[in-house]
Amino acid sequence: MGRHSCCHKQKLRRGLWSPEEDEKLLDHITKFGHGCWSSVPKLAGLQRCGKSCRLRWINYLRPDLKRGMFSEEEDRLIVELHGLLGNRWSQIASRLPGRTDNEIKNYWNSNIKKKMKQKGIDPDTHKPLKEDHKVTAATPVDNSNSSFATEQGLSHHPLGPQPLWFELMNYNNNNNLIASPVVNLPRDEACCFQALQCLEGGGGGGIMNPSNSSGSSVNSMSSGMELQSFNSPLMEMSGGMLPWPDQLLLLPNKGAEIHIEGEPEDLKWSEYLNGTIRCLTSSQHH
DNA sequence: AAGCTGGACAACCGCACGGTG
DNA sequence: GCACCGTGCGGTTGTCCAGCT
Repeated sequence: MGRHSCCHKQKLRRGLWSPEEDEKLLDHITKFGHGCWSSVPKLAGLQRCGKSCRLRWINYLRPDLKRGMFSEEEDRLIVELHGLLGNRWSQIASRLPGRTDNEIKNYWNSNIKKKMKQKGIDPDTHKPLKEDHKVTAATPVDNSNSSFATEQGLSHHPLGPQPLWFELMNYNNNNNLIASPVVNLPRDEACCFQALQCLEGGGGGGIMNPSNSSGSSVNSMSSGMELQSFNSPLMEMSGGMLPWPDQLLLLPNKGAEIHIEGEPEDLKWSEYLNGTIRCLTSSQHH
């Protein structure tokens, strides 16, 4: 395929946008909306292609954009979501209000990738890089600022390397879980609450109804973990009233630790969750 | 001061996909 | 079914700028 048709035409400006062009585009979209992007340049009096206008609006002019540095929380979320979704930047961006896919992609390539490599983690696979990057169990571990699955965590686990979510978890020196990956939850309320109770260390609680328009909700937990639940078709179908999501992301509050205890025979995770999530029992834990 | 380098960010390009006639 | 068009996505390239030599 050749160039996009809208870029074929001559006399179209390219490169960086001037403040005057920004003003024209902003003014036009504020007044009339963007409608059909291919007609925007003409209507707004711009010598640009529609595609360029769309990109400029989405990545720079949109009023709901959050500018500036990424917070630690956003940092952590990007890593967790990338572990789950890969390079699906638009999907990752949809979980971070005010951030664009382009922004996250750039941040990933210029910043997070580097950080992960320094930690000995392959940013593509989220797994340890090489043998010589391993840190032995005897090495003191500082997880105070960690958002990545670590070789320390794996070597600490008494059962050795574990599949699926075990591999992505963070543990400190005492084998206490400090972060988890996104966890797929069952489409059944009772099972969902059992899952939550397990993840909370046997305590009560649950997932709150969605608290914002993006379809995600956050529930601070007594354990020091924060639950972030994601859109589910069920929620969307019910207008956001159903209390359980498809996926659950456990994020540790700053400096918090969590113990997970419970008896697998009561919960039968493999039956509920097709092996996607496993219960860390007291015996495995110590 | 001039040139070089690397990081951060903006913008472009090619492609895939869905809608429409 | 096919061609065309518009849109969105992800990879890549371009641009700017600060820091260094």
